[in-house]
Parts: sequence; C-alpha cells; structure tokens
Amino acid sequence: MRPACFALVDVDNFYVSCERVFDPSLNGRPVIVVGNNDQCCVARSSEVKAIGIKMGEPLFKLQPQIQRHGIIIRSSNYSLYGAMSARFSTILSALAPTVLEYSIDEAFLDLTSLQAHYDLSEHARGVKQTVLRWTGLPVCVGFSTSLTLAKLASRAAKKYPAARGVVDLTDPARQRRLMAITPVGDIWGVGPRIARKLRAMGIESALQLADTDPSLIRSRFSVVMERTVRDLQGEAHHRIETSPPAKGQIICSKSFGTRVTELADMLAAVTSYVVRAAEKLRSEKRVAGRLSVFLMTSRFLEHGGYSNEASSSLERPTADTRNLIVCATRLTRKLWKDGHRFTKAGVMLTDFRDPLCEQHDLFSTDARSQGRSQALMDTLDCINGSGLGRIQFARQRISEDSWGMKRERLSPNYLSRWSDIPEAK
DNA sequence: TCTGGGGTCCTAGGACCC
DNA sequence: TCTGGGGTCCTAGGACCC
Repeated sequence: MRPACFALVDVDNFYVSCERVFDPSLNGRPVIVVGNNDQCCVARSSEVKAIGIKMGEPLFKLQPQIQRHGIIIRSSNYSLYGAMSARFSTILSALAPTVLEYSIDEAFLDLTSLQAHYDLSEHARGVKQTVLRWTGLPVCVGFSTSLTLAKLASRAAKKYPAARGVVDLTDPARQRRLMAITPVGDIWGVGPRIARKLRAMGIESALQLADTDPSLIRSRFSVVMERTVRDLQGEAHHRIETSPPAKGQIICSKSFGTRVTELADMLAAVTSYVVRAAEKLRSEKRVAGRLSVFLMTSRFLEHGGYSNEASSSLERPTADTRNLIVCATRLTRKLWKDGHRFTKAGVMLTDFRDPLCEQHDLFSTDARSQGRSQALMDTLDCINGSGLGRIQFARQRISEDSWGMKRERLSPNYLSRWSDIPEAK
C-alpha cells in the first residue's frame, strides 16, 4: 500500500494578489495591504518583502520606505477577499476528492487515492494553472506524505524559483535534504517560544527535530509537538476530516479608529460587535450558552494600562441579538473604568448548542415567544443580507464616528456590490 | 499621534463529588 | 498537630496558526 499523500495549495500574497486581479496596474509594483484602521501592514507583495518590511509593522514606522520605494497602500477589503477565497475553494473541490480549507488563502488536498492513477507533479501543475486561469490568483503547491511536510514543500515552492511553484516532497532522501536547511522555527507549529526552547536543547534544524525521539518531545512540550515530530518523520499523523468540526467560538473585536474614553461610545462599539457575532452564530445555525466581553488600552503603554475580561453564562442558550446585547451591556458596565483611553474591545461567544436540542424553559418563556424571536431574527438577517440596507439596533448608532474604523484606501467591492462591478470596455 | 482580527488546541489547576 | 485518593468537569491561560 502506498503511503498517504497530501498537497498544500497556498495563494501567493493573498490580499495583494486579490487587489491585483482587479487593478492590474499594481502588478510588478510594491504593494502593502493594511489592516483595519489603516495602521498595520497585514500583507506584502514580493517587492515589499524584498525591501525587508515585516508583517505586522505599523505604517507610521514605514513612512521613509514608502516614500523612497513608491509603495502603494491599500486598505483591507475583507468582503472582496472572502468572495475570492470562496471561488478558490470551489475550484479545488473539483480537483481532489477531499479538501480541507485551512485558512482564507490555503487548502490541503488529500491526493492519496489519486497516486495510482495520476502523475502527482503533473496534477499539481494542473491545479496551479487552473486556479490562475479561473481566478487570476497565483498559487504554489507542495505535496508530501504528511501535512507538516506538505506545508514545508509549499514553502519551498515559494522560496525557490527553480521549482516553478510546485514541489514534490514524497521522496524521503529529498525530505531530509530540505529539512537539513530549514531552521526549526520555520516548521508549521513551532513558534518563537518553542523554537527558543528547542535551540536551547541543541535542536537547530528541522532535520534535527525529525531525528529526536517523539516521546522525549512529548515530555518536554506537548502532544501537539509530538505529532509534529512524527509528521516530520513522514508518518501521516493528521488526517483530513471530510466534515470539519463545527466552530467552537466566535470572536468579534476591533481596534478603534480613535481612542474611546466615554462609556456610551464603548457600549455602542460592543453592541455592534454583538450584532455581528450574533449574525455569524445564526448563520452557523447554533445558539450560544456563554458570552464574554473584553476591553483594553494600548499594549504599548509604559504604565497605567488596563485590560480586563468578563464572561457570563446566558440564562438560556440563545442566538437572539437582543438577549445577547443585554448580557454584553451588563458585562461592559462592570468592566468599564473612567479615565482610560481604550484602544480595543471585543466580544466572544462560546458554549454552542444545537437550538433544536435545547429544552424549552418550563417557567419563564413559552415556545411561542421563542418562535417569535427566531422569526424576528430571520427577518432581520434577510433584510440585512438583501443589500437593500441595514436595520440597526438603537445603541449602535450613537456616535459611530468616534470609534468606527478608518479605511481610507479601500478598493471597490468588485464581487459583492452591484455598483462596484468592474466594466469591460 | 499611530502597533490587525479571528481562530484552534492543549494543559494546569480549582471546584466539587464520593 | 494531624488533613485520603480518585475521579470529573470547567475555566483560564499559553502557545500556535493565517
């Protein structure tokens, strides 16, 4: 029996590539996509990477380079990227029996059953060409006998131009050669903390880690790292689930456009996060049993910062925005402290249940009013999803200017707003 | 002046039970 | 003064990912 085989398909500089699909004048030029509030670099074109600009760097520190190299800045346009990502994964699902959408710009394919019938390198090149032709997005493909090695292969496909975007890492000797020149911190699952600890143990390269006893790694770290070691050894330890587990939590949080110093503004912001979180929850057809709120001042304050979190179980699991707002408001008031300049807040929903399995409360509310709640929320989602406008909750509208986010260099919503669809002339 | 947003998984430790 | 042992469940926090 042949060993398992997985491919990782990864879009190059995803956000920048999306912008370029609709604005080809950006091709070949240095482009940065900045996060919400236009403050932080979240995606870089290869030209920008070559200059040495790091992921996550704040824009205000980059002004000299931006001037010198004529770097073009775009605000992040998540509805455009989401729509492009959906097309990307639709195409992939036609090209492999099992697909795991790992993130907005990456997917694993299970090619195990195709090995007997196809030349996998050729198949991988076909995947690359098809995605490019049908979406305009450039991708790299790496494949190997485990997910961690596939990840390593796709990284090599990006790094070495000679690979022309496809790397076959199924051969064990080749695996060892690549791992020998890969620093341990570049392995999927090894972050800065673990890398430091591994180096202190004398493990510098991926190959050295692969040659370490997995049970030793387990005792010093955790089962997660043990799995990583076994993956590097070529055993397929992670499998791709055909039905991915349901989400376990929903977080909505954002940095503010300007500092928030008034409780009313904070309540408005938190309310609007609850509204979005509840929409996501209903789209998953779930109800939540627990809600948390967190708020914080700048992480970069020398002293006098404040950050806190509070959570509460809901009286009854719900997806009704109104009930969630009541709970979030109570928690926000509890956390609020005058005299601070808040930079960020968020809400988190957890403890999800299936609404159909939830027992109705015998005492307070009858089944009829629960039916009404659901009908109201359905109507709300339907109107808000129609593109005709949005119904909002009263508290959201108070002074949005004071906390709403800045996106001054936003590209049009080419794929999700009729008025923004590009014209071919 | 200005430092992203949204997730996952695991572990330790506390509360509680018999 | 001395303070069991074993189990479950929950939560907070840490580490990682893109």
